[in-house]
Amino acid sequence: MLRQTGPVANPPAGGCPPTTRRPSPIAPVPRPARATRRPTLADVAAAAGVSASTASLAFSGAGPVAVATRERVLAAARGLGYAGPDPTAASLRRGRSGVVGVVVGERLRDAFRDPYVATLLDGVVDALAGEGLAILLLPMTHDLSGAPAEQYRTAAMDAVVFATGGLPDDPALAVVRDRGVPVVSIEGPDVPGASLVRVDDRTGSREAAEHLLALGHERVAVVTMPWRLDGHEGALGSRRRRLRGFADCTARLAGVEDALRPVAVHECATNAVEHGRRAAHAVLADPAGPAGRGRPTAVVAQSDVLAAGVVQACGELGLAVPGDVSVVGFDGVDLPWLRPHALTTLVQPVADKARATADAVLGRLGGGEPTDVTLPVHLRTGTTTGPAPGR
Amino acid sequence: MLRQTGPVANPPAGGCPPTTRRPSPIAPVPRPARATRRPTLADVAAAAGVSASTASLAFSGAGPVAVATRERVLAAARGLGYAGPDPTAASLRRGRSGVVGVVVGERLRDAFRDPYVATLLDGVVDALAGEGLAILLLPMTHDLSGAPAEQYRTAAMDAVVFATGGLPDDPALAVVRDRGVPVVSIEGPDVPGASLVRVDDRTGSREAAEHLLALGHERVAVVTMPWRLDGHEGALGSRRRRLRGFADCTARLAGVEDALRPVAVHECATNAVEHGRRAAHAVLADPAGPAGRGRPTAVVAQSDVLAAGVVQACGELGLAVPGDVSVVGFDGVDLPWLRPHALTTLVQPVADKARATADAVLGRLGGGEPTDVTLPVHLRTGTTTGPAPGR
DNA sequence: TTGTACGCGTTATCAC
DNA sequence: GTGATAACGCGTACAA
Repeated sequence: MLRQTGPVANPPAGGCPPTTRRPSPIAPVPRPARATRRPTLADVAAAAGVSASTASLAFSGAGPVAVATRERVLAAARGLGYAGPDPTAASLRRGRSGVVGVVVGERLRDAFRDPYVATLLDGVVDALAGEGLAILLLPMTHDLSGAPAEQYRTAAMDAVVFATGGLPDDPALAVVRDRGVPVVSIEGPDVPGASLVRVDDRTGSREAAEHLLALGHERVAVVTMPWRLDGHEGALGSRRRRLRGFADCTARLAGVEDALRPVAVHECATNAVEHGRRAAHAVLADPAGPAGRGRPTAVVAQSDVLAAGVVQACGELGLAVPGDVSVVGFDGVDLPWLRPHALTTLVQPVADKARATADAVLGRLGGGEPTDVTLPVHLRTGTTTGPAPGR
Repeated sequence: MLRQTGPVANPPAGGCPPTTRRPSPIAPVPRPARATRRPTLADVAAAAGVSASTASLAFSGAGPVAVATRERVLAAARGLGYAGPDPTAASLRRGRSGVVGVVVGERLRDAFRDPYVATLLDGVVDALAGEGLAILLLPMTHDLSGAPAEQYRTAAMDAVVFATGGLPDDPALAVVRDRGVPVVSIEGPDVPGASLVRVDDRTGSREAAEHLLALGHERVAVVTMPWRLDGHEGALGSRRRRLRGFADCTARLAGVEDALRPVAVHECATNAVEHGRRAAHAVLADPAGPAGRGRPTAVVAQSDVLAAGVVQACGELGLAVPGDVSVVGFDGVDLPWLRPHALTTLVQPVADKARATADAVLGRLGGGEPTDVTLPVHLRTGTTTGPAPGR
């Protein structure tokens, strides 16, 4: 691969694929000859015949400058090809980078494909961008020795947001906290000193379970999001449940169990349609049911994405939804391709969640104490739940 | 919304929602009392009884340091709660921020939901992270006066990648180039001085069209991705085509027209399933066809996401795929929920594209000239294309 | 192997 | 409204 097939406009010499050994990209940049170095604010000031401080004010607008002076400075800048103050130097001086790190699930590929994540991230980015803050994307990682983890240590960040949950024992979290960087987490990790934004997962899930009970369902299976980040897939046993899981996953399961006793709890390795589908096959394929006490008549999935996979699997298994199996999701995202089905689901206020996250970040940046916000969810009844068979 | 409903572990005072007026988050951080300020490398050096330069070497490993000395330094650091060199100061000194800006389509929400984009981004992030480079997410924007656009001017970046295409006349592009920041673009903008990574859109699309011709199709409609970023939707007329469009969009259309003359060219406002669906309704609903010369028997969509929407619409219109209408996509992403259909599509080597992008970035960072790479695509025949009706 | 000296480019503070 | 000065915290020639 990487064949050059098309027209090559620029000198391809040394292009991709790269030569054997290249210097590290963050190696120091060679000191350029005096003649070619980029102009600095001091150069501009000199050219405009003002002091560096005045030139600085002309750009930042942080103090009074005569209009004529400012014009002169800007003109000088244009003349020298000066594109504005150096961000790094400004950051050093101000003590702020203007950057917020956002941690998202290990494989971006999977994380982004969840409309909930995409929408949430969109909202967070939007809100923070509106405040002049840029977003640094931090892939979640176990392995603190790898190069990617280096960023947790060495990237300039004013705050870090754990956007898709995190475990209290995440080593990356420790690194960030040791640096003294404020942490805001969405649905976890719930640790002292971190601001927390979440929805009422437990109550919502209980309502979903009660909805099914009211419809006469007695055999309910739960399909969960990943409990931890280790790729485990299959029945979620008590041994594993004793390990601390992701907060949302844990709370949603607890909510269901507040109302009923599931006949099966199946964990997915990833929050993806395909895994929901596989989970449903595991739980619904056998007419005798996973526990030998009959096939579940309802499935509570911990996300809409997983629920969609369950609905799809039902089609493949020849099970009618909701005639044979009722399906409930969580998130309330739009899944246009699920038509004509409309998922019964717990709608979270994603936009509010994003806004609350941005506010939490701004609060910490402003010197405020960590905050803790819980937003409500509500059950939206769609077409995927109905009376239990035979009722 | 934003009601505090759950338990509030931390002092909620002044939390979210925020009080009326907060200071800008990138305002200078108040000078802390001498006693509480975070320790610096100099402090650590003093505590360890070595010079600052030695302490620096102990952390960076950029020079020889006696093991015992290093231990002493690290111990002193631990004792002082020093978490490592300040990233901003290090960046200033090195002249490199270790950050690469990545520009993605205007609404992240939509962009991320395209599996092609998610996979591409995943690959780019992965490859760059492996080189110690972090990713700054830059939402594409028209409006250079808004706060989000400020980032193009003021964020510290060693390079910028336009990941989802860009227009040569994008003002944000101009800002970045004026700063002297190297640009790498994927499928455009194709401008002098920028490295370009793309696939052979035109040839691929021609092959798709030829595939349909070979199957006997005579009335072929094209459903395009957005031509420009202005939310336009509907027939892509010649007036609009005279405006410069996104490179991939333009090339894919040209490729089809190299082989045949479409009976309709319908532009979508966004590269989303829902818009593909709407486009298909517009083009296929009328049995007389959009041009009055009969309903198209095939649709070439410029992305798999759009193609999926077309397939869905066919179901809604009671048209069999491929019995009544054949559908071709572009990208070769997996769309598990499209089962039992398997899209006929042009498969792009997304992973190679990501790798090539990372290489292009590294090349520029290493002082290399801009490069230009074109990767091949290949037609993968699925179950959504078949002989034209009546053949 | 370690220390000295300097500069990276900017901005806050204060005096004028 | 403008200018001088002093950091911001660190990396790196170079000398010792």
